[in-house]
Amino acid sequence: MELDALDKQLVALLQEDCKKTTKQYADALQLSKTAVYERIRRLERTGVITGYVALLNKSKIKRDFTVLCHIRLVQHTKENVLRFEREILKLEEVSECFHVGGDYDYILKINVEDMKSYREFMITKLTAINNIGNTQSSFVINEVKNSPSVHI
Amino acid sequence: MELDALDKQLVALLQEDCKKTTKQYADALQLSKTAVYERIRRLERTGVITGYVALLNKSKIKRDFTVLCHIRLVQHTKENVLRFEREILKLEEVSECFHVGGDYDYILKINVEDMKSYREFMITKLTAINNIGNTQSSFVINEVKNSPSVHI
DNA sequence: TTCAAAATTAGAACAATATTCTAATTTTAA
DNA sequence: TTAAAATTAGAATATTGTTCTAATTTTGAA
Repeated sequence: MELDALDKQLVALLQEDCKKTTKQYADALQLSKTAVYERIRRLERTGVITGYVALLNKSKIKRDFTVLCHIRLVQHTKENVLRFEREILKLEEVSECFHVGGDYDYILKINVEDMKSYREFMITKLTAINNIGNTQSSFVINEVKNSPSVHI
Repeated sequence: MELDALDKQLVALLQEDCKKTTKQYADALQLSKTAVYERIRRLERTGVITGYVALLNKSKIKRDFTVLCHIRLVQHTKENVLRFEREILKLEEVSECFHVGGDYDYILKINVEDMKSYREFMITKLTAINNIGNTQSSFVINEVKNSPSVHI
């Protein structure tokens, strides 16, 4: 699917705030609300927009201790890789997990309440997973930018 | 603000999908729609919920080349740190940027179209920033998990 | 370039949902 | 134990989403 300039503007607006009324987007794009309504439906139907979610203030829910954890596996067989990823998906503390090239195999973003609960998480959940070689935890001092949206 | 069990359930639902009707959340929580409506308003007013956004399929908009870039600064004076962060905030390719402790000073998540555009980004934008010592790019082979939501 | 088919759009009509209101119930704290 | 405050349910209303029809624009083949 090809996105024209209006689609891109619309998607940018929806990435900022998806709870405005159709009329508000219509005014911003100088279109009728039907036009905007149909464009949004098409973006959803074609899979450009995958969903709509609420964003939380992590400090208000006691999850503002963030760690970027680098992991090296011992063995890199297909089986081991798939099993590791399956285990990671079960861990609710892990909000992001990327298989990467370079010095380490995986980089994870972990959100917990504090250092104490991070230690608990490491001991009882993360390093309990088989085949983990070693880990390196980078503790977040400051979130300069943390947005789920991407430029379009 | 204290969140009771119903608030937590509600927030969990809103992090999955914020576009259901009040009645749908009400049914899930076994409450009236007014009760749910007021709870959501309170979560917004007290800053637990910071906003509502659309999520995109990055491959559909040609931004599915993801790199986690590690950066070391030359000098760590307050001025240099603040200037660096100010420059990073201007770069639309950077969706996340964390100041971390450990081997490197910053870890960035960068979303572009392909390797070619990543090279272009590095040369013309990133390393154009003053005071960057060295960088290490970890190219994402697979997104195991990538969610803006946090467990509650 | 021309023209017919397909897609998109505007505006009106309608349906569904959000929002407000009142009263009842529950919770809180003295 | 009890009065004040907060929360809730259900009804009434306002707003917005959705559908419909016709007009306009875009697209692609001749």
